[in-house]
Amino acid sequence: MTQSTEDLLELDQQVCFALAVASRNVIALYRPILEPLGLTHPQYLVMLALWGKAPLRFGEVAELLRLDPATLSPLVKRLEQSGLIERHPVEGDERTFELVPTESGRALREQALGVPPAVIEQLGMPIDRLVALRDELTAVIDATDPVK
Amino acid sequence: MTQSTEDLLELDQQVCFALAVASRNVIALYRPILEPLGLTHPQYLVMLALWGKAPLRFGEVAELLRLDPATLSPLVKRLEQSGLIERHPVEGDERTFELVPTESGRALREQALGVPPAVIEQLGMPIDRLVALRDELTAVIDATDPVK
DNA sequence: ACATATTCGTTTGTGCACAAACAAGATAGG
DNA sequence: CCTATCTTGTTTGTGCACAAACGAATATGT
Repeated sequence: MTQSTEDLLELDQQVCFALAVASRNVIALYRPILEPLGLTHPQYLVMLALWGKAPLRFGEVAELLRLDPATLSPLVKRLEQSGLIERHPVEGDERTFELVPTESGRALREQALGVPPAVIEQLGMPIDRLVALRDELTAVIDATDPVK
Repeated sequence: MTQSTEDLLELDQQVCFALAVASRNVIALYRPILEPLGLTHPQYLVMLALWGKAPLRFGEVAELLRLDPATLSPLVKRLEQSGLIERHPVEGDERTFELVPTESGRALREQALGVPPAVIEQLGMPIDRLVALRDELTAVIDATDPVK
């Protein structure tokens, strides 16, 4: 099946625009659900990482979440200020530090358990659609990841 | 095939995170390509809209690109300041205005023709993958679009 | 040991996303 | 009319994304 150059250009526009809109829309879906927890979506991702495994170094969190250190730095500061995490020195390297949830940070996990089901319900998409989407997104990320 | 609740929750995380990362990565792909044109990606989308059909009212552009007026307002101001577009009054409604590319805005279109092929090439993904992705993204947008 | 280079996080500046409050023009009801 | 309501874009404030410059600590090479 032959495909004209115009088709490709058109498709390209649609894919990139659709990607941006879908991303914003889904994050907007999280917003009212995360609001009672006092978290933004990026902050929620950091807490998820630390609930899964702590301590993590600053740089490890940045790499896991594909966040620029310049973005993560003030974000961490806000989570500290909210009393959800704290930083501890790393033995033998004064440049970096480890992050761990505080007591109230760990307590917040209980509330956070309700987040994913709420999002899934709001999305209302069949599971196979989500699986297909994840696979395509993974391909895009592999094709574009600046990390190698 | 049975699917546990944990799987669903896990999948949710993966989809939303992958969506955010893929969106940022693809926009980052555009960045060096758009840089010679002096455009950011959202600005490029506005120019695309106006190259396709002008004049367009402020509100029409906002709706087309799914941009909040509060986001579009300063963005338009920057495009005016770059001399790429200008606003014209609308007969019979003093609240709004129309946007049209200036002469140099129209001239920029020639350079912009090279953008999509460059992006496609950098992406290096087979077309059927892109088609599948677009279809899945469309489903997500339909499921989440706040505009009904 | 010491100079050089690299790693690591922070700071500053610009632009985008979004909520909330706002202001001015248009519309509808009485 | 003329007042209340709705539309439309702007402004302000917060947070995120990213580039560039920076400073401090560590690693490397000789």
